Amino acid sequence: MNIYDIAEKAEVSIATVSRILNHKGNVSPKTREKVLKVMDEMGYTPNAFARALGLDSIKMIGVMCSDVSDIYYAKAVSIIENELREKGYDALLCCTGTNISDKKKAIDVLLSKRVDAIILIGSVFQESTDNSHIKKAAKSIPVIIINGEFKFENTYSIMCDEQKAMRDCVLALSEKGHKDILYIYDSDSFSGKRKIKGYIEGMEQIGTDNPETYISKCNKDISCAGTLINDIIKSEIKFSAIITSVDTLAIGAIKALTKHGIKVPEDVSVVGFNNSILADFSSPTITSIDNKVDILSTDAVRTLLDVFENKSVAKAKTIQAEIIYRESFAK
Amino acid sequence: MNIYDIAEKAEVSIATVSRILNHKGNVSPKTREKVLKVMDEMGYTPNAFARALGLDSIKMIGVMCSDVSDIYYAKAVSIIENELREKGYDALLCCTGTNISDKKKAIDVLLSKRVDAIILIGSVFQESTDNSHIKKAAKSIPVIIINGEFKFENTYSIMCDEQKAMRDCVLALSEKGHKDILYIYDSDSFSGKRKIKGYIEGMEQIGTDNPETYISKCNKDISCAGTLINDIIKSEIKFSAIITSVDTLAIGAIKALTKHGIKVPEDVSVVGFNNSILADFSSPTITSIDNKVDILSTDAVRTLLDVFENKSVAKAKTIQAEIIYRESFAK
DNA sequence: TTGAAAGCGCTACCAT
DNA sequence: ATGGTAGCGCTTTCAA
Repeated sequence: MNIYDIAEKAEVSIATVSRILNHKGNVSPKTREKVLKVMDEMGYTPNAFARALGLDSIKMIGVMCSDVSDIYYAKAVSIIENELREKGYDALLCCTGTNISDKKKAIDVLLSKRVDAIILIGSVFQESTDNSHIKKAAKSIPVIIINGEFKFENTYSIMCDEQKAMRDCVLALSEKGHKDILYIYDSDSFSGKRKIKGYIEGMEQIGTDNPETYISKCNKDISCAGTLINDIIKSEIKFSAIITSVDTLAIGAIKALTKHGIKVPEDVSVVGFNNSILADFSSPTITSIDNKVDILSTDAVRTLLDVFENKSVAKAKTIQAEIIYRESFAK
Repeated sequence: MNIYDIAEKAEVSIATVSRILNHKGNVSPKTREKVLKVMDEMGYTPNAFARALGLDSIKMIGVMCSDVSDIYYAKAVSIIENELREKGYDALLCCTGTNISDKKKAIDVLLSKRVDAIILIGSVFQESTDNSHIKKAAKSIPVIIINGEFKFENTYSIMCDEQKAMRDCVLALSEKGHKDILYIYDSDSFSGKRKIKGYIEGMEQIGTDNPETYISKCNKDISCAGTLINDIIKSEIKFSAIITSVDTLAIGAIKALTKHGIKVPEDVSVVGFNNSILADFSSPTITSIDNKVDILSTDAVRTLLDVFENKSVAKAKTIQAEIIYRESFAK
């Protein structure tokens, strides 16, 4: 069923039907009523892509993340989707994984679907070498990245200063007398590297000689943090605090420590990252660095809308993180 | 830039360009090369909705859930999105909340965007009274619901027998000597009601007189389960086991019990629901009823594709849950 | 206030 | 193997 069917039934032209559909003026109340009634009776729904073909906008934003089943990305997607919907936009979701060819493919799909913009969630979308696909996309539509930064025309970034956050965290631990602070991390992404950098800065600031020796890598798997901690304990490396790059690792670490009879926070303090719901679910609850996904996400959408309205918009924006204190490391 | 620009530059007709785009035969290797080169040089991306206008399919599926930030829905969305992408479909995500008018609005949006089908995740989309919007949608496209069931033409359902799962769980606890089994739940949705039904059946089967008195309602908030447990302990109601309708409640319950010096599982056994990652994160780890979102989600997509291909498809399908044993209730 | 018709980019059918 | 063209459903401009 289309606009022609409605026009015929209502005995008007398609132009009139279109006017009514788009709430334009110049239609008498009588005909409006008549047409609306027919639409209702026939259960008519306008065809968005026929419309989009002429208008070249379908009110749809491509939202990319590596994996929505990850609690952190899920939160970002949720906020972005809600914010967009409120403004009359839909979210076309692309979960790409971390493989670059899949990411490029996803960009092409979004481009062919003629989305009005693309929001990239997470620094995994900042490639260290080839960002040509981003540049290509930005030629036709604005591209916004959360926790990354592109130097292209028509790209925008909104990030959290995780480097400073990490440094501050080390200092906060140091103030409470901690010197031997382990860092366990899971990813070498753009964001991952900045966290490490902040950690090293902090450790150097408190006078540690070889901060690198305190760093270990893990995958996000909870058991991995456990085995890692086991190894460290066996190796008799001294430590009184642990920082992790995500809350899940903190949970794994705490579990392992507890099994060895090491008490958190009495014997060892633990600080996680992301301030996810997991921090509250753990026993003890986890002190965690909040990198403010909610603000980042909300702001990304807001920035986008400003770009649509041709308002002047900062190309890059940085906000501050905050340590949320819980049981695993008291203030 | 469009197919005409490409045709002009490559000095062929648009028909030829279209053929190449769609991998149809009858194009000489030479011209194909030539045209592909032009496309590449100009960074051409075909316009999906112009194409959709003729084909009446934009290879896009509406995926609805009440809230992707919920770990359970996030997992379902993740699986569905991946499965769809693999088959060349995109997912248009709608997080509607539980308000019926918002759900109806979302359906209208999806309909106007002419998605090829709609997948509803969760029994929150099964209204107890008015499902007219579902019926309307199913008139033009297939509608699939996970954990619900509609009786309309062109609707399909795939669900987990949570009622039986709950009954079996009560019986399993009973076999280990538990008689006083509390049930704490969070939602009166279609699925929520079936869980309660199963619980009551189980309790009656093991000879409990007034199973209803063992049931308490909570919101999903972790602290709610805590205060509830506190109240129950104060009231001196006797119990040796707790079943909860979601894992989060189980975590809340365990925390509260632990604070009162009640040990899990030595003093009280606890069983959660969903078998989410939270079950592993908790201390002790939580025995949980796995209602197989992964299978449900995968199957939903598979069903859809079968419908698209006009294969004969079961209108309703039920799969069995499974109790995954962990520390909070040993086998 | 209303209607007629062009044009949006593409596919598919019919010719050549 | 290639080209011409109608038609998909809608918006918008121009006329009436």
